[in-house]
Amino acid sequence: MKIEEKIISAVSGIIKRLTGVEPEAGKIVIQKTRKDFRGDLTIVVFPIVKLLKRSPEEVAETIGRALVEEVEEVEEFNAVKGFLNLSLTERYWLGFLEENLKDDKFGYMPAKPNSAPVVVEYSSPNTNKPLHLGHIRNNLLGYSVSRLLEASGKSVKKVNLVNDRGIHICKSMLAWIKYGNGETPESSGKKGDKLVGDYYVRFESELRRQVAAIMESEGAGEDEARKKAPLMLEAQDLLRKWEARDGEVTRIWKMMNSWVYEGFDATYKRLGVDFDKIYYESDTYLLGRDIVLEGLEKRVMFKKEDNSVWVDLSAYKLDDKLLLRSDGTSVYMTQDIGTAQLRYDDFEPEKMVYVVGNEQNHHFNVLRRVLKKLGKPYADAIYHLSYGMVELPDGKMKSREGTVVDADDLMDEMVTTAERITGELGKTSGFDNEEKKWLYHTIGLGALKYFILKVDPKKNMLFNPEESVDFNGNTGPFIQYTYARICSVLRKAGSDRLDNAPGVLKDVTLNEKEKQLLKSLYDFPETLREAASELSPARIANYVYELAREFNQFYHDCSILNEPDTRISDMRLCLSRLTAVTIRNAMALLGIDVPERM
RNA sequence: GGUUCCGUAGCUCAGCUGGAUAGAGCAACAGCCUUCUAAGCUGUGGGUCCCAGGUUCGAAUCCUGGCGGAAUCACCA
Repeated sequence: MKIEEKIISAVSGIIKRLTGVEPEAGKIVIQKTRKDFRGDLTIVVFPIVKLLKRSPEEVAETIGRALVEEVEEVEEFNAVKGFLNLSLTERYWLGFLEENLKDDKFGYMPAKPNSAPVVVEYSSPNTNKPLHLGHIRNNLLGYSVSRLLEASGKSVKKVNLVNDRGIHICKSMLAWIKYGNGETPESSGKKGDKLVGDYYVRFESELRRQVAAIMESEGAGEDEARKKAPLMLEAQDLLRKWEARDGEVTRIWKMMNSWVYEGFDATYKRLGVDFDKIYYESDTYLLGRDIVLEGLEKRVMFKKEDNSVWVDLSAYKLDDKLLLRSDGTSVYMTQDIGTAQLRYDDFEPEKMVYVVGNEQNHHFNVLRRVLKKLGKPYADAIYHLSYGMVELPDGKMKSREGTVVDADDLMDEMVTTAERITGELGKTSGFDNEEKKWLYHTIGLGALKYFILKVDPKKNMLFNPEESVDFNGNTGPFIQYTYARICSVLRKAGSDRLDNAPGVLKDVTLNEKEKQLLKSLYDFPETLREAASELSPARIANYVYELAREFNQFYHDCSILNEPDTRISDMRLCLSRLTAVTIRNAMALLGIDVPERM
């Protein structure tokens, strides 16, 4: 039993003894003692003052005295106003340190066997454009949330849903056919996703030219001109051919998609994310259509005169939603219905997490309602992890204005910055080229990941390029640096000494800094539990930053290896070691590596 | 207009299911390397927690109403 629970139940017993009534659950509030007061845990007595019919001071005094008597871990208490501060024994704290010292997975819960998995969908790119900063937030969140769930004992399936069909794909195909002269990634040396993206841009610019010409010559409006533009008509024609499985069109589609996937894979690999299964919209939209038609038969959906199929959501104060166009083709929602079904069939998950931007809140509301109306058992298992947009100092990213921050370019810049700063500090003597390369990558990506993940997912965030390459203060490299520092000390101590060090923990005392650090370490498992239940990597990021700060203060104030009293020195080694493990484990939850030297 | 989310120091962000005097980083200024990695540590200044009511012993946190910002309400995805 955790000490907090033990104390709560003891307090509950004390109150029952005094009043004859057991206090209701939740009445007894226990929390960490604020740093400026003496003590480790604090019981807020206000909620129970009424039960005892005495002043807060008297209640605190009475309960405090009884707790010292009854709970062996409680050593002493002090009461300030309505707050009962309890100090736990040194033995308790040192016991905690000793128990967890050998645990490489400190903080992680063991996997629960045979439990239904959680499916986490993230990334979900379109195959006509390279990945950008917005995708980076998505990928980092999805990956980290998966790690978080795994570390809390769940089995997790990471899935990616690739949007590989539709008119936008046809646009880049068409441009390539018309203007490409057979260009390939090999012939041009371009990354596959970039090459295809270039043709999408080319399509748009050619189209704009045609639209302008039509508006000029016919005096048409822009919308009308777009519909009439030959390129647009050709693209639609291509889409029809694709849906009819035209041989040549399918061949080009497959070829261009394979280029894109090669490019994406390179980006994913560098970003350090991966998937257990990849779904393709081209495989799921037909299933979605079948489900909708089935719903039509069951009269859950209805058909309009023009043959389009809709669902009535007025009961939920939502507008009617189109599910099949009048020509029988599918829309995004239809496809997502199919994907949800497929995913359920594949994994029978307890929960399906969708990491998708908050611009699609409405979409997921509707999806859940539609599935519910269809009587799908997994409707309530759907959870939309809705995250905010990434904005730049001068506003939003707009592809038209060329303000989109490309994922590959951004990673390049972070790594280059890491190399520059590392070079300035001159700490890589003895590193070979391979090690240097790994270090720059680790620091650069660490900075980027931490910068993005430390912000509460649901909030919009500002990506300031200048701040993102600052490696001081509340940053990934600061935490990595703290880890490297500890490793340096542990290396100097040597493994023999580390193995024997825990032997002293029975008879040493802790100073304030040591105890503060130990208490921070104690918080990790609980923080992880909360972060997992809230699906919030930010909780971990903020925790590990706090821990690193705590360690640096300790490191500054307390000499570890130069401490003359070897028992104290050994105890500090133990503290340092558990801190290193905790930093490493916490950072791993964010998908961030930690270097042993930097 | 309807719905949802956000509003905390000059800037970027924390603040856990309501709890003690609201915290970090950046930026500014002042200190600390002959001693375990100074990507560090310490100090100073900086706040009507958007506003107004309400609930409560207690509200940045919960409720209501404003104000400001964002997203969304497509036979786009």
